[in-house]
Amino acid sequence: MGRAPCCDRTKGLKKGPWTPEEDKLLVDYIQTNGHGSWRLLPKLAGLNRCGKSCRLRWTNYLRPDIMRGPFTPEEQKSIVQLHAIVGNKWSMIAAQLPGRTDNEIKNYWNTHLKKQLRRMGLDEPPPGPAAGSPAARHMAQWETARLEAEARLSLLATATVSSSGATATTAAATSASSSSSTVDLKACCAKPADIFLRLWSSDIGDSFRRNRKTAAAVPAAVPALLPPASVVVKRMQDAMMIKQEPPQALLLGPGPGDDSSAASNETEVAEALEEYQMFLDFAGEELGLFHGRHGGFSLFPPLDVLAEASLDTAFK
DNA sequence: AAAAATCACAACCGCTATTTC
DNA sequence: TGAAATAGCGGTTGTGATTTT
Repeated sequence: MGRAPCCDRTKGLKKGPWTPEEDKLLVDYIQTNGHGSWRLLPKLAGLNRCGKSCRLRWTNYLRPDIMRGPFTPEEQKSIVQLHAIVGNKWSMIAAQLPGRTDNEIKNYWNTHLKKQLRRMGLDEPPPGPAAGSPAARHMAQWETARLEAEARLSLLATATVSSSGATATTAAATSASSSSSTVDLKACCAKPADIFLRLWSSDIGDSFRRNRKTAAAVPAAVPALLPPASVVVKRMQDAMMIKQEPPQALLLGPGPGDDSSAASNETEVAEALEEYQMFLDFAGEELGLFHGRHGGFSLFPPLDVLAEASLDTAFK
């Protein structure tokens, strides 16, 4: 057998806008007793409302940590970026904007941002426009927003494992939601590498490789033949997961105990790491990414961390 | 000045996953 | 173990405010 019904629809419970008196009853009761069971709350608080209605009123409007007022440009940008990758997952977006509710963000999107983007021709990523066309620029803007949003989400995800020694993180960790404890570690750690691979495969990656071959500033020690992106990506993944789950093997380089080719592989690792850092610097300048309001963080692991992890794994 | 149109947002509806009995 | 309640979520609606005609 189940439980008794939450709301008895035959009792003529009140619907519609809440009065200030009702709000006060609800706030006073919750501040004194907590909400406990939403089913019982209306009766205990003296409200002629359904428990669900009380819960929604509290979570969407009366909660003390809700920040009312107009959305800041930063918040608007965040919403657009996050929506570009998660779609109408308002609760996920709200989790990145402290003090804002999913309902508020949803309303703001539907009444403001969607229209703004539509006016700009950005309501949907344009399909396959010609290079250099306005549509192509729009597409690039979308891709840039998407990458930055993915970076933020990845940062939050990796923040959940930082206490175990994985990737260092920043103030973004403070906004990680309580539900993050259920995040899959492998998925979290793989994400920055995925973004790296996409960057590497994008126009920015092409531009980087072109410039690398011609720029006078390129150190002579860097090989003309770049290491495959997969190598760098794999080393990133390994470096970030090393303390959670020691990698079984690297794609390149010897296994533990294989000393015969250690020196040459050490050189390869060093070259890959150097390439990695140069590319991140290049992409960061191109996109102006990864240095947002979270405070100058870098999504990707610092070179020394990466090097230590890769070399430790390969040669110890 | 009044009616119509539009905007903004709180609240409700209905669905789903989870929890409880 | 299954039925039903609960909580959370996204979509939609209702309504008051504002702007336009």
